[in-house]
Parts: sequence; C-alpha cells; structure tokens
Amino acid sequence: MNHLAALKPLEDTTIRGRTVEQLRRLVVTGELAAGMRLTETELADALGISRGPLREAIRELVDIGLLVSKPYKGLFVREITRKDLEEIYSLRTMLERFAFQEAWEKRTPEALEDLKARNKKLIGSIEAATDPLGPIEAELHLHSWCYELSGHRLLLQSWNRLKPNLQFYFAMHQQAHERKGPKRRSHDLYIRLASGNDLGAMLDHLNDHMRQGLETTIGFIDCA
Amino acid sequence: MNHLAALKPLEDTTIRGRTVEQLRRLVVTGELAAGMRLTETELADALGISRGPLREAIRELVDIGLLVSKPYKGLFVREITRKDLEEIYSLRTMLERFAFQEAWEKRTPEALEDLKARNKKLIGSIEAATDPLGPIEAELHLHSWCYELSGHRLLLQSWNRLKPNLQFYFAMHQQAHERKGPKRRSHDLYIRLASGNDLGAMLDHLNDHMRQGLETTIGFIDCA
DNA sequence: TGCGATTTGTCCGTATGTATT
DNA sequence: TAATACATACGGACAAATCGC
Repeated sequence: MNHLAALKPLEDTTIRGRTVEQLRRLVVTGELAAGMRLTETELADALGISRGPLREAIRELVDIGLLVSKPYKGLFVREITRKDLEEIYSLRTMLERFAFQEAWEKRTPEALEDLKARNKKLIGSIEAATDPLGPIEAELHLHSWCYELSGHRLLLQSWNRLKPNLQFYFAMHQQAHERKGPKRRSHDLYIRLASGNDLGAMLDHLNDHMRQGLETTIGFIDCA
Repeated sequence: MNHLAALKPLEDTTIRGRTVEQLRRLVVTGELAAGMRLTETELADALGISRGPLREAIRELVDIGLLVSKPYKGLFVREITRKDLEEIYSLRTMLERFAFQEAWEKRTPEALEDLKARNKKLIGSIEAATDPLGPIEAELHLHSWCYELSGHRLLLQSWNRLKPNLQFYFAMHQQAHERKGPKRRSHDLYIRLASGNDLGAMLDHLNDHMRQGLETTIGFIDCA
C-alpha cells in the first residue's frame, strides 16, 4: 500500500465520476454561464462520451444544485438569487458552528498545524495571483478543516454539498467585479480563535465572519 | 387552470421520477432488507423498466443515502450503524432548532391550526393501527411543519434528504421490535411549546425531544 | 389553431472492464 | 489461471413532449 494513496482522492474509475468532476468544474469556474441552457447531445459530444453516463452525472449535479432540470424542457446552469445566497449563508453558519462544537475537543497540535498550513496556503495563493480561482478553493479548503476534524460524516457530506454552490457564486461574483477574492489577513482572527480556548468566542466570530462574507459579496444580484 | 393542481404534488411524468419514489418506498418500508444486494437487471426486470432510467433513479437514492454503490462491485441497501444514527439525530436537532428560529415570527393562527391538525392526524393514525408505517409517516409530517413554515428552501431540502434515512431506520426498528411506533401523547409538549411564546423553551425541548427519540430507538444496532 | 423541428426520455443490443469463483 | 457474473459504457433507434412558425 503506497502511503501516497491517501493523499490523492483516488482518481475515479468510472466515466460518470470523472464527468461529475468535469462538469462541476466547468460550472463553478463560470465557463458554463449561469442560466445557460445545455443540450445533452452537445454536451456528450463535447465531452466525448455517450448520453448514458452523462445523464447519470447530470442527476448528481442536479441534486447538488448546480444544474436545474425541467423534464422535457431542458437542462440549465443554476442561477442564484439574493434569497438563495442568504439561505446558503445562514445554513452554512449553522453547519459551521455545529462543526466547531463537535470538533472542539478533538483539536490536537497536529490538527492546529494543519489549520495554519491551510491558511498559509490561502495567503500564498492570494499573493501568487496566478489562478484567480485559486484563493477561492484555498479558502473553502481552510473552512473544510472543522468539518473534517469533527468526524461527523453526515455533517461533512452536507458541507460538501453546500460547497460547490458557494464556489459557484464566488467565481460568478469575482468575474462580474473583476476583483481579487479574499483578503490576505481575512482569516487571522478565525485562526486565532480556532486555536484558542474560548469556544463561545469562536461561535460568535462565526456569526460575524459569515455575515461579513455575505455582505461583502451580495452586491450585484437581482432581488428575487 | 384547476385550483386543485397545487394540492397534489403533480404525479411524476417521467419513469425516473416514479422509480425514485417506488424505490424509496421499498427501502424505507423494509421490503428491501438492509444490506441486501440489488442487481440492476433484476430490478429493471421487476419494475418493468429499462436500465437507463433505473440507473438515473439509483443515483438519486445513492445521494440521499438509502442505497450504497460500489463501482463495479454492486449496489446495496444501506445499513445503519449506531454512529450513523447518532449523526442523523444530532444533525437533525441542529436543523430543527434552526427551523424553529426561522419560523418563529411567521407563525400565524392558520399555521398553528395546521400544526394541531398534523398532531391530530398522528394520533388518529396511532389509534387506527391499520398500517404500521402510518404513524411514522405522520410523525415525520408533523415535524416537517417547522421546515415548511420557515420558508427556507435550502433548509427544507436538507430535511427532505434526511427524512428518508429516519423513516428507514424507524421501519427497521419497528420490524425488529414488533412494537408500535410513537406514543399517542408524545408530542403534546412539543405542540404546546410550538404554539407558545417562549422560543428558548422550545429550543431546549427540541434537545430533549431528540435525545429521547434517539435513546428509545437505539437499542438493537451493532456498534460500529 | 395546427404542423414540423428540436430535444428529452426511453429502450434495446452489444461490447468492455472489473471482481469473484 | 480460466471462467463466470455483473457493472459499466456505447450507439442506434423510437416515442413523447415542448416550442416556434
């Protein structure tokens, strides 16, 4: 057993699995514009696969919420309204507060090192400024820390379902504003509190952190 | 436009949609035993459909968590460990507390009547004692009230994803114990607090209610 | 109001890859 | 190792529903 095997998520062996990843990437990066209609035959053709596994992959993305399927009418890239975004953030706040409560007693020196490393990677990604989508991914990876540490598989699964929607909105927002993503020091307090001994302060900060995140990114959406 | 159209959830027009419901029912009622292996060709044959839409329906049930798919190995009905159940209950507690917070200010006299009606239906279903699975469905329908009232679509969706897993476990538990489901007056306090003016008391009660539910139903599972 | 074009939904036959015996 | 069973995937076909003219 190669000890590196645990690091790479074990490349999908099925076309369906790879297609899910491929489509997810195309949507969250904005290469497939929000609201755009997708036709199966075109997609299958472009991806070089047949309609069977493609339709299965589509089902998964519809479940996550990145695609919207209306029977016999068509398949569309999701659009995000202001209310959608508020729902995403409020649910996310609940989940992350819960994750910290579950993870709090499980914090080890190694885990905290891991957290700092993720922040360092985020900062590095911001400073490098090569891939404009890098910081987004790095920030979400930073936030994944508490969910992973909690050991709560159902909670982690919920987060993983929510994550692509956030990623999708961030990329959309960034394109529209032609602006850099997260600021370099935006998570300093987050890290400090997560490493400290005051769970209540951490939970309070999460409310602030999330509200702030919502307010700074909610600008340009049509009210629904 | 018929004004009744909004009442019935509009029977699924696609085989996939109907198959999802059919399979969900077969699983949560225990007609497909936990851990049982399913072969696609048999299933397609038994349901009288082809493998295409069946495989798509399977994807949805795998996402919900009722089925487990191991690539190239097979498809199985999920099994529930003690840890799974604890996770389901702890997440559910979070979601329902959040739902009540969101729904609290939206309670109208009509909404509270609706809640009481759901409880009455639950009691009636228990006393009728015809379909042993009726009370389970009625109880879940009662608990759905706060999610629907909250107007939080993403939250409702999360609940709807969690619900089949609870339903599945309840039916399994009931079969194993040959016992009736919920007691007649189990939700009296729940209803009274939900109709009252002390949100804090309601939230506290949810913790109790859920912990109690977990403890009374956790008996017979293998520790994992 | 129909009619035709397009697309989704569905089915079937077949081939290939994987796991298990 | 060979053989079997089954999941996965492909391609072609047709039916059903929608939309534009």
